Amino acid sequence: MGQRKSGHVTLLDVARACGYSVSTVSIVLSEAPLSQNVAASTRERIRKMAQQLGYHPDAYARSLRRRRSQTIAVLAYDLSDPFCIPIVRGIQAGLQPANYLPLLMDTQTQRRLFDTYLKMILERRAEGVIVIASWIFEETDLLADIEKNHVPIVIVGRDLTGRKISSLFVDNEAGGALALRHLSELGHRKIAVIRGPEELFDSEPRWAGVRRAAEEAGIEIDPRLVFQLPNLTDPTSGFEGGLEFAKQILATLRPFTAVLAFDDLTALGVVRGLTEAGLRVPEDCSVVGFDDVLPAIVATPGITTIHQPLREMGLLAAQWAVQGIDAREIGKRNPARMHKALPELVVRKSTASLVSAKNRRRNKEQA
Amino acid sequence: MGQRKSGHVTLLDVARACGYSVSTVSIVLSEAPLSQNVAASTRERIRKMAQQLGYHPDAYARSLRRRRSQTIAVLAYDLSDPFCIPIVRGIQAGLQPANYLPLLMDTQTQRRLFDTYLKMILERRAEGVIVIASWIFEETDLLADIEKNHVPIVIVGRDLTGRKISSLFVDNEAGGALALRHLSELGHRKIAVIRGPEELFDSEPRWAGVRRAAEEAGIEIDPRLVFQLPNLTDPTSGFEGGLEFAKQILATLRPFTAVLAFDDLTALGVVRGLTEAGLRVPEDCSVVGFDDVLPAIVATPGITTIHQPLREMGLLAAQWAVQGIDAREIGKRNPARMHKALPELVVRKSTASLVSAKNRRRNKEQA
DNA sequence: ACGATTTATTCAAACGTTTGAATGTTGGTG
DNA sequence: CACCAACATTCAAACGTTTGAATAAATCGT
Repeated sequence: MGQRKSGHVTLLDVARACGYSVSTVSIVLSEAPLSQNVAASTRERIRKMAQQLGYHPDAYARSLRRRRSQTIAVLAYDLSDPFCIPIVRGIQAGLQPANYLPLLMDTQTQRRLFDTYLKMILERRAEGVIVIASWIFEETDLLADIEKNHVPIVIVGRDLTGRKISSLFVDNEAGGALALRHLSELGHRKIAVIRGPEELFDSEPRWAGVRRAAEEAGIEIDPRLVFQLPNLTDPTSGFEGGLEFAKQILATLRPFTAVLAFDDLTALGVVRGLTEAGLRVPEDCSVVGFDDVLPAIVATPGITTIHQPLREMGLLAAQWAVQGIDAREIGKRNPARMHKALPELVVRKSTASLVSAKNRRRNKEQA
Repeated sequence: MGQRKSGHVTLLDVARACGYSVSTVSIVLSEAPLSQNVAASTRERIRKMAQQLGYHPDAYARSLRRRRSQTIAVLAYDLSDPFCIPIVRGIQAGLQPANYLPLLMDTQTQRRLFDTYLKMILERRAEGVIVIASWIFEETDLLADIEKNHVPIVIVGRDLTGRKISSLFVDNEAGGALALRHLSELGHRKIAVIRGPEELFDSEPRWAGVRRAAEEAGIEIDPRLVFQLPNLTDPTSGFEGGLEFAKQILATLRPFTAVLAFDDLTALGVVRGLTEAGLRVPEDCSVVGFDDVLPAIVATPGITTIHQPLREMGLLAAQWAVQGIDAREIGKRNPARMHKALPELVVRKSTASLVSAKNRRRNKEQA
């Protein structure tokens, strides 16, 4: 007895053990509306027996019959990027109360894996898909297959409302402006800027924000102090890029008192490069990042940066996905939505006022 | 036509569309052994039609019938701990070729979530479970339910071979010894040690290794220089702990030239604390960490640390899990295995030779 | 020309649930 | 006492696959 061939206890096992039919047992254990009509004593007995036998409903059988998988796929471009984690956390928080299981998939920025997972999403009948964006999606409309099945899609980190996909992303323009304004308020005027890789959608608006704020502050950005990050392969390549930048710009002997880096990892690379050249942050040069990820927080000096409300974005994304499913369920149209999140300046120790910086001599010697 | 009620194309749709029976279509598309007997022209036709209709086999129906979910649950104690990521990556790499889908679950160090996920593992009929350990498992044998169903379990980060569970973990004793030996070889003798939280299994052996190496090197560890990290709640609490430590020990005015921290985040906290007190790392004080996580790599100075081969451990864990499933399939016993991974010293810039340290005066002034 | 083998395809049952409809009990009402 | 409702439980079909067994047709050896 006990152990059936499948190795799992089924409704039939429970039914036999307590002398009721499979139907009754199912009705009781799944708390179907009909269970109101089942005698309290019966319910009790069935529940106890199920517990005792260690019954757990088979999600596959259930999903097959109910035609609901209670699953939402979360497609992250790279889990090793600390950027992804708070978003994932937010998504989890949003899915939990609605009782959906997040099917967390890490494409590792590999196109091959992306395709594999896309297939799995279809096969596993995910009811919704949340995509944490990356350049992988640039060229392609890989998601078309999924849309065809009327599965709601939400993308975070990029604006795809143009393609009628609900999108959440930070206001990069505002963020870039915040960063520059902070530096200008500290008195910096010779500001070097590291622009993001071309394939990243954040790069352009961020740069636009920087330019706008510079203009507003009456600061002219010397094009010879503007660098461009190469297309990145993994999250740490931002660090390499920042390091490389520092070496190159110091070699030109061109004077500057602050660096506005594309993201936190880049900023950390810059700090490393400057430090190795004997400069101090922030005394000799201020550095500001973007994103507010863990490494920027625990580094010394802590990196002044532009915080993105990632967790909140993830939470909202999850809620949208659930609402999208609900809407479809009752046959309602669910138009693409958009949320542009407000970035916030977080001041730490990697930036300092130009006038109060104790030692500007060093920088001058270099220049 | 086309769109059936479930909203997904089924075998029946394909069968009707090309005039064969469901069986034939199934045999062809699932590449069953019988498909050899199917005329090449038929195969061709069916495949084309399936492609055209956008058919994707329903994983639920398939799993139900085959009694295989092709799924392995990965239970991580906290995805926001950079420690977890390389392990997860390794697991993914190990599962990919065997064609299992990792069901990635993040308990966020919450007991409640842990229970929820455990239930889901059972319901979703995961064929194996890989646990990335934490103190959550301390008290309990929550996994008993899973073992009861003869689902192979592998745990990484802790030795549970005593409970007949396959385990992979780093040789903490050796790692602790490596760290201390490094410092002693640099000439340090007054070494402060930050021990891990009591609830963490790594803490004790690591400390034992430190003591052994100290003895071998003829160094006496001043008990007044030994601190104990409180039980942590989230990954960043290590950082707070290190910071707190630095403040406290500097207040005692007791002299020391190096700090051996429990892990990298703690080390980063120490660096912050020392720096804020006006000390320089490594000139005034060396700091060594443990784990070799991203923040330690990109900080400046880079943290000298003990590297754990996390990716390799994850890979092996995945392979063990798959082998465990295979063994069960053919009715073979699968005894618990154990792998103690070798840690490696990674020298960066947070440690320096005592004699070459340019400026010991500062430290003396403090002491 | 006939049974035996090979080749090509289909039948039908099963996997473990859920659920609309049906059945069998009560007890109460006209 | 026949009829109806409310209550308690069960039947049986369905969800979309897979697969051992069955069927049908063609090929072959004798």
